[in-house]
Amino acid sequence: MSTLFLRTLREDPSDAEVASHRLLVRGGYIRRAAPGGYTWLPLGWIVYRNVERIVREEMDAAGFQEVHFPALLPREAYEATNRWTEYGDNLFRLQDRRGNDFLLAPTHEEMFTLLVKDLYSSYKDLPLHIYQIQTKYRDEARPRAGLLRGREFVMKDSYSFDIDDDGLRRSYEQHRQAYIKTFERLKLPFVIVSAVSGAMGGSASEEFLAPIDVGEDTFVRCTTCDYAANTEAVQVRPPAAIELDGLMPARVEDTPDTPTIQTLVDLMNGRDDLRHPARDWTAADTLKNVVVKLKHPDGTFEPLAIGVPGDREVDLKRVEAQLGPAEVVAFEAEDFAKNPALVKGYIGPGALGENNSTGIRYLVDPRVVSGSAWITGADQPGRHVMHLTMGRDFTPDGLIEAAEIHHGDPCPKCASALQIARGIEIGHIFQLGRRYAAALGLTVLDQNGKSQVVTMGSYGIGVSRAVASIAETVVDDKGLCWPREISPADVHIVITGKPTDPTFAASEELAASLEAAGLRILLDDRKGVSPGIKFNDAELLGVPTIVVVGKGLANGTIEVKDRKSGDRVDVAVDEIVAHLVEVCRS
RNA sequence: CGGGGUGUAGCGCAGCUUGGUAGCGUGCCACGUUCGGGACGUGGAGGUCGCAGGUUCGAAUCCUGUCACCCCGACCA
Repeated sequence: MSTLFLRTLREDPSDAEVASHRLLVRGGYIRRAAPGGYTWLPLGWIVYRNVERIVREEMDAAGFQEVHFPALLPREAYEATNRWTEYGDNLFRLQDRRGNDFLLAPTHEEMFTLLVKDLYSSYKDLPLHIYQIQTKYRDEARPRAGLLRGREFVMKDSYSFDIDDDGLRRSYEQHRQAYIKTFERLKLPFVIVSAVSGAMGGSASEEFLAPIDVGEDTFVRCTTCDYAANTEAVQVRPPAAIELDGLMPARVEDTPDTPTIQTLVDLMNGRDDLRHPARDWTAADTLKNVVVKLKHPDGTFEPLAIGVPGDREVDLKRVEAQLGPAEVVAFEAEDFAKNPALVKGYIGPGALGENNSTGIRYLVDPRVVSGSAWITGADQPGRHVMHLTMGRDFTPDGLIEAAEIHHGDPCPKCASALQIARGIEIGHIFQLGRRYAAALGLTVLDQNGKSQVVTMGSYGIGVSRAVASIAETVVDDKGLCWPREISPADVHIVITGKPTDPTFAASEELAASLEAAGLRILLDDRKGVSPGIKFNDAELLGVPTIVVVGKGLANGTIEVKDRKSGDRVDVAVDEIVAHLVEVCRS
């Protein structure tokens, strides 16, 4: 370490909030170089390459073949799939000296598809699995949390090519298994959740989430069965439809000063003419209607109304996940001004839907089933309508999973309670289907000599993000604690005593012997650095085994300390090499 | 996109209200002492005060713009 390009920091960097970011910077693993861009320092680069190596080995072991594309790509290919537009502001665009458009690739579906089209034309060549480990660029609105969300990051992306749907399912399953092995080897805890496909398109997709609170994804897990899903992808269980015969007729009531659900419920429970015959009204008896605007990739706006039970908020991420690539933006005062039929605070189904006065598309939560009756806005200030019944008094234009998911909501599969947690997306696997192959004309001849569009899968692992995710899972109050296969070294040797003490010579000899035995050594041979600093740095850096050569040497012993447990043992000098080899192997 | 906060030496910060030779701690360099849990003494190096304009005899400080970072919010009927 006396010559290692490393400087640890005594204090936390002020711009780092999350543990991995703080400790990777403090430990001299990374330095911020640009908004959302980080430089890897020697120890960090060793860690990074260890993670990359594991990913590569697992991909190779699964029989996938590695290729490598440029990150700088011409606009053309992305035009064919419309992603030049759909990717929106997140795409880094640039021009060459002649004014031709280029982009820094956020992912490489198009290029892989074109490459296969270039070389293959027969079903006999399929299935094919190819991958690359590449730097990706996404112009994130808000890079954050160090390596967890950068604008430049490394992703392993694979693509599978099959002649038919069964083949795609097999390829998908192969990747899924390879990912399970990869994350197990990386010692990253993960949950596989159902997901939505977003800008990537395609049908089935699952995410690998590391369950960590600083993660940006929210997912649900069933407390009883194996159901798990990103909240964006949860499909609620709708109640059974109710017979329309004999239901109360709708009636409009004056409900002055009830701009919110709570004031409305309170007013109705407090008035004899409005009270529920058997119980109190609750927010869940109301239907609230939220108006938003969809911003389409071509820049046009479309108003959209969403109806959800009044005890739930609209979860914009869920809405966006289903309506992508359109973005959801706020419906503003000027939009209300343009639509006088929308009475803020008292919007009801009467004004909504394509057959009604505003013509605004109206989608409702699946809980709004035929025959369900609601208290909702009457489209006049200070008035609400009760017993407004779905399928009799109003008909929306469709359903949407828009309501936020609550802790304890019923599992769609088994109806037990769901629990909500946060996670970091470390992998995502998609059955893309034929979207890209069709757009780019990737076809092969089948057994009958007929041209068939190839079906594809795409599969990603965030390699640089995995480094940060692993760091997140191994921190304690002293610093990091790497899994051995990822650690920058197997053994961190701390020398105490004066530079002239025998501890120095003995340590160098020990380091040489251990290296000869195949172990990776980090030797803290800094002179004139006090022992306290060396101990603290060793704990900060997080090499799994710390060896202290010091006082004990006079009695023929060397201390071996396990970074994670803190357990220490004194080992005789003549047994130390064998002991450490044993420790590092197990 | 909106609101708030911050930007001064590698790192953590003060100075700004009330304009007048840029400071503290830590880290770094030299020498000496110390040497198992962030030692001590003496002497030193290191900063276009985020950037660009403006006001002024004079700007880290006042004004305008801009960039970056951190936090919160984004529809609440």
